[in-house]
Amino acid sequence: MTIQIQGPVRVRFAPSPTGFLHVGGARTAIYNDLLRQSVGGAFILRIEDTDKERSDEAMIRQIQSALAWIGVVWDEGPFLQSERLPRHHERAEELLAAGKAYRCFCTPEELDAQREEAQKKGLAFRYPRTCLKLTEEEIAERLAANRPFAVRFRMPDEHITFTDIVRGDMDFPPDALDDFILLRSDGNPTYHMSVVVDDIDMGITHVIRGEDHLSNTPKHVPLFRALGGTVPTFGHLPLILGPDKKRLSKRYGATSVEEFRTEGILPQALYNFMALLGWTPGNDQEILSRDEMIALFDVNRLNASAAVFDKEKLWWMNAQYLSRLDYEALRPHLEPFLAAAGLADADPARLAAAVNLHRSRARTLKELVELILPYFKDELTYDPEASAKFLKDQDLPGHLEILRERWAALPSFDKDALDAALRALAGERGLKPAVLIHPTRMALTAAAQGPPLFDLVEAMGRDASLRHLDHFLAFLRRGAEG
RNA sequence: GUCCCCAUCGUCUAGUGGUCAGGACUCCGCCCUUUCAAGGCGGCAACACGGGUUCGAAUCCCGUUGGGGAUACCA
Repeated sequence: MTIQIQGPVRVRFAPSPTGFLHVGGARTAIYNDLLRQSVGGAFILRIEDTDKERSDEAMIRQIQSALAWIGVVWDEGPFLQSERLPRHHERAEELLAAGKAYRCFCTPEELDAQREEAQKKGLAFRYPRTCLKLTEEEIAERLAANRPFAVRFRMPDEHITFTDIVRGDMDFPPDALDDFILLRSDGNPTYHMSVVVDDIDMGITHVIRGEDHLSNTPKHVPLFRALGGTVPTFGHLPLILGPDKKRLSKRYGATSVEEFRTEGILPQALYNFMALLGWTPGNDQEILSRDEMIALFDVNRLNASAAVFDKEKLWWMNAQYLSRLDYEALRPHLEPFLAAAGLADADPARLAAAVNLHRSRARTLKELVELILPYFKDELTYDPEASAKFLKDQDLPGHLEILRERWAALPSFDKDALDAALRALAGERGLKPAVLIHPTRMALTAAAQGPPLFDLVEAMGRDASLRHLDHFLAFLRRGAEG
């Protein structure tokens, strides 16, 4: 089965604002974005906030900001579903008037009892259409008595079939569906009523959503028809699983876009990673820009099986972006992390030098900022354990003292001059350069490993480098005394 | 319970009847190198199981098992 999608399409992403944007939702949004961008059309953002108790104004802004951050672009909206309630109600009344829906006076208690009964017998519960059998008089009677009622959709007695973009041909027999509720007894539309009405009114042509909606679809298809709408093409994406192969949950760490953002993941990396969790461009490319993905996107390559969210691979991918991005492109993403570390006013040139030297050594923006801290700190804290072998070397303070003086006297503090001076000193003293290089790195960064030393010293600059050397010398001498 | 969906290395995946089952992450070596990364090279590692169909099945069909979803006057 090969599906050919002709643009322009009208797709939508319709999250409910019950929390931060989940990575599963982000991925759904990304596929909608890719489809919209690749064939043309419009991406509509609709907030399904009809469940007022679970909706929150701040979350709506949060979701928009998360979407914008990962680079998903919407053309229309956000529309609030709650503002369209009168419309949903109106359309339900039409169905009622047309005999495509009917009033149901059964109480929730009665229904629960029946459901339990069916369960016991090992059968699927189907509403037995008790109220469909009511006569005009009986209905009038109940209405007059002010009995509360819900409005049920009258399911057609036929197989419901549709072709799912990711799963192929679907066929649901009539006895699998029942007359679901359109309007609650308080007059509010249910989710099913609202989505279908909105999708029709917004002219949605393709519905790409989570697999949890697959079994809702046979309800929606006849409802689209009853309302005189065109049935959109559906595509149901598998869920994202945690390492335990269960639905991704908090217990394995971050699950929301916002959390990855604060961890120091780049939006480009997250977009790229999520897009590849369930879709492949067909070649062996792993790192793709949004534009490349748009060019290569094909719904036929959407995977039908659930994928485990592999944090390790996301981290790897982020590291790729960290080292590949132009400094200018990287810089804005670094900003909040710099601010948090008190480096908002760091000298731009030194900052750029430090970042460029360390970016291939960090996996997240957070780690990267950690690595460049020594360039801007007055004093470092040396770990006696990590410096143990330097503390043992009795001659080292003497060597470093001379090195410090020679470096201080250098007319130009550049890597070649620094390199030459250190090697000359090592030669004079019959030492391998490494004997001086490693303690010096420790002195400047308080770390046992890092970038090539002379690049590091040049980037750090004369002031900070000499200052750190002085402090390290003091630390060594103190250690030797104690 | 019932209905639906899914099933290739530990993980993400390529593969649409004939491949040494390919790539990526992870892990392990080697190279590069003042160290650590990055990079390069190489290695370990998979078709869930059982029946068919076929000259030939990872690929098609049926079961089993496993996982997931849905079973609401939630969305």
